[in-house]
Amino acid sequence: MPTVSSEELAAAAGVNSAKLRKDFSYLGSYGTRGVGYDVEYLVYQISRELGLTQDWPVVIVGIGNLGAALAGYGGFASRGFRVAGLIDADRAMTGKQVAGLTVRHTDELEPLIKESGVSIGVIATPAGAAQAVCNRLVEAGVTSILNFAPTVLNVPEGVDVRKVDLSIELQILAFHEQRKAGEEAELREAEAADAVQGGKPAADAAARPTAAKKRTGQGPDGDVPAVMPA
Amino acid sequence: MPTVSSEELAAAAGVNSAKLRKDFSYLGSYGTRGVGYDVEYLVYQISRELGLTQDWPVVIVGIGNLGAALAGYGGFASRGFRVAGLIDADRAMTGKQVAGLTVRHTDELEPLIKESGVSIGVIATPAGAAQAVCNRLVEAGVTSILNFAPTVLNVPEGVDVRKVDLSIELQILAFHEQRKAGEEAELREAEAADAVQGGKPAADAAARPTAAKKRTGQGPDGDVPAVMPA
DNA sequence: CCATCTTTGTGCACGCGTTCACAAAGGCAT
DNA sequence: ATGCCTTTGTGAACGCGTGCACAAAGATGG
Repeated sequence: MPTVSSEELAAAAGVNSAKLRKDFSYLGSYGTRGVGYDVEYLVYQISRELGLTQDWPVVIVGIGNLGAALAGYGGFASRGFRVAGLIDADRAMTGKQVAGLTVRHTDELEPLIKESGVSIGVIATPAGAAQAVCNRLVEAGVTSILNFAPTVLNVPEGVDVRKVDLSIELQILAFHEQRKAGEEAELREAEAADAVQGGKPAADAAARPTAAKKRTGQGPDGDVPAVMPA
Repeated sequence: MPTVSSEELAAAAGVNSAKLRKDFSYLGSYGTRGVGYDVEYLVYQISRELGLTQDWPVVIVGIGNLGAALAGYGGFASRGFRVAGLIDADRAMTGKQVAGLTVRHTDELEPLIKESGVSIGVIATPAGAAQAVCNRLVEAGVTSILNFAPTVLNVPEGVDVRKVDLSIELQILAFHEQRKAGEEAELREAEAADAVQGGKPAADAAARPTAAKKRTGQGPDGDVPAVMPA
């Protein structure tokens, strides 16, 4: 398949084709009218725009379970990331092999960063150590930090930080789970009510999943969550 | 501090106070005019709405580095998540202690889910095993899945899946990093150009970080990324 | 008990992103 | 070469979320 139309791509991605074309137009990927986009050229353009064609040396600090998992994560290499070094404060870890690399002691952090030209650092330390590590990374010239420690990091202007909280995703699932349970309960309620007053039960109840509930002052406790844009 | 105003909270969170009030109004948390919101009551209401007051038993499948890291993650307990069990397909892992729990074999997946009333499953297996695990989880009654494996999972209607790709966050950092580098280069370019034609250099150049570049047909390759809403 | 002050809750307007719809453009068959 | 068909690129309209601004409500002090 040498070319694709925006329509095909949009269908595959589950988005609107116009939006897709407009997005492509931002990066100037000229398609051919009447034909579509040249797949190979398109892939290359997007890869370049996203920085996938560049080599990004990365340093991972804190080689516990999470650090080790990250070091061995397959998805990095294919996206242009190269683990330039693993750093841990624990002397017992130093020298060990993890994912084919030797763990080095914190003392070697700065030289490692400078030698390898690292501009992205990953923090997988306990919360207590994160800020100190962060400071050292920034001081050594790192300008982007991916933080897995459950702390908010303070950084100077010009440094990007992204925080990954593994429990937030679970949180979101739980929220929807609760919502599901709540709606079912509400639906049963509504059915019961409809049955009493002889309304059309199932179809009607299913048709208004978020409608009900208008802030009845009573029952502030055990009731179902109010309607809220998720 | 028994109460807070929306203004204080908004400042702390770095958002607009009106938006914050409007958001609160969705869940019906009535504040008191002239005073603010009762902190304790507010915390309780938000916790309840988010499902933090409920107990969410969770099963983790695939106890490699990542699975182990998740099992030991401190942030779970405080948010109402309880690791009900650890499952691994490798007989060599079975019976081992990880984060205070005994790893159980895949055979025990279904009984575990049913006994503990698990409705949320976490997949931390290699990509190849993920879909099979997913199917078994769904079959056993799990309705929410957090997927760390680098695969897209197919699930029936009514089951929520969230995919966590650890490299995507790095990707985003790299993208901005590239952008930074590009802008600096562009800025230097602009300064040079201004110097030649005697314009006011620094202030002007800094004032239009995204303005330049208007799709000059030439130089499709080595040039700086086009302007694009991040 | 009334006046004043603070802070909430919300109608309204603005702005941005998405979607629609269509003219322009290129391919392809006749 | 000409006309038709397909698909792009984009101007315009729509919808939604955010921010502004103010009236209503409660507290507080005289």
